[in-house]
Amino acid sequence: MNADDRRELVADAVFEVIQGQGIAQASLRNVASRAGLALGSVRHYFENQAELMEFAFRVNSERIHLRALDRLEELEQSPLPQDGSELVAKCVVVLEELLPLDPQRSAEAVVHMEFMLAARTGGALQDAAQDDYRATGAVVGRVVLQLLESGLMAGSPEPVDEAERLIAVLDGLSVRMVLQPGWSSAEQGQATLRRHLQSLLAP
Amino acid sequence: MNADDRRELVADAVFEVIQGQGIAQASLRNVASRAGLALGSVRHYFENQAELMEFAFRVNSERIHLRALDRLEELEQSPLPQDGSELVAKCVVVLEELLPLDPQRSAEAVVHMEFMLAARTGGALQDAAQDDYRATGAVVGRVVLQLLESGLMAGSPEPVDEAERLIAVLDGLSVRMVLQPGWSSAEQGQATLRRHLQSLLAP
DNA sequence: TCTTTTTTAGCACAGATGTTTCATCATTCA
DNA sequence: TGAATGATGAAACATCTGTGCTAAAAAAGA
Repeated sequence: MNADDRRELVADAVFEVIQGQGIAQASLRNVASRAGLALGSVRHYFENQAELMEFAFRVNSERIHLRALDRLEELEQSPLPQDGSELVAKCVVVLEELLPLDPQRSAEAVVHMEFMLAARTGGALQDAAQDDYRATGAVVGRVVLQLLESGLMAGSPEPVDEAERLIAVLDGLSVRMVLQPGWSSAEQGQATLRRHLQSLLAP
Repeated sequence: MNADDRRELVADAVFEVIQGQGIAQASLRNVASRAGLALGSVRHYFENQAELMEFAFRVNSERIHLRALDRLEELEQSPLPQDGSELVAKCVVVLEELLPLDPQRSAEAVVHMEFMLAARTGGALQDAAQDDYRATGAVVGRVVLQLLESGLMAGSPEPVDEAERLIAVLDGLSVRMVLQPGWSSAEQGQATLRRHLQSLLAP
């Protein structure tokens, strides 16, 4: 087995520990135990804990954004529908990759939030957080651009401002769906996102 | 000095440690040191760390929501403006209490996020998180109700759905303003909130 | 086969944490 | 004044953490 694959395997163990017990419990010993490895083995692939955490952070971010980028290219390379509802539906497909709509994406969202919060005070994680922000901004920005180019967008809104608001909606929905799944179901989240996009289009 | 005041003083030390070093560093010793007390003193007011954390969580939540509720009652007891912009301005005054627009509210928002995330896996904090959700929902719900009663609200939206979307906007803005203050300034956050409320009203 | 490199495993140390226990000082009240 | 209660301080314990170090085991290459 490749060494890089081994590192991703350890990162997966990090995700499982974080999802189940929070990032505070993601110690080298707990991660190693979860991965079925010895402490020495994990330390053989990662110089120290900071390196492991930053690596896991970047792996998680990339998984989310690569999936969204795939959907985005499908959107950009297909003809823009002139019907509002169809356009919304196509944009929703992209943005839904950023929402915790199933167990897998929910786990990713939890890990993402824990890392983002940890990056606020944790030095090495801050660079990774910056990259994550840029990636999210790029995806959402390009979706807004598609809406704009369709000519269906309402009024004369500043695209940057609408992207900002859309990112806020996405982040807020993620937070609520992750922290209060009982109050904010997947269906509710989807519906709210769709309604928001619909409200951006002219009546 | 009263015993309850002493407990709030310790809670303030908890907030300072969380804001500066994250909740992971909010140990009894760090908190005691920050409060200028001995470890034994802190333990004299709180049976164990879990009790201290839950107490601090509730104090933080109440400070935020009590402030917002004060503004809310001012709104509800004043005549509803028939002008859209004035109505938006009055609602913004209430909801801005939930956004990290100055250092004090920013600190509260950081602490709030850290506790909410910790409550996901931490048993004793979950009840406090539930109460926090209810309180936020009540404030936002009553603001939406005011918008509805003004008769200026656009279309025939389900109030509950719009409240859900508004909460998402507020949560998302808080997250971004706290974690990336360089990219999301206080002015931007205010503007985004105002723009969102404006979009809820008929054209 | 022997040799080299990779991987796994284990021990030990220093530091931090929650908690228990006990002792000292201060304040209040009778 | 004396006693009782509140508050503070410190020592010790068991546990967990990251990390340094060493050595065995396994795999790969010559």
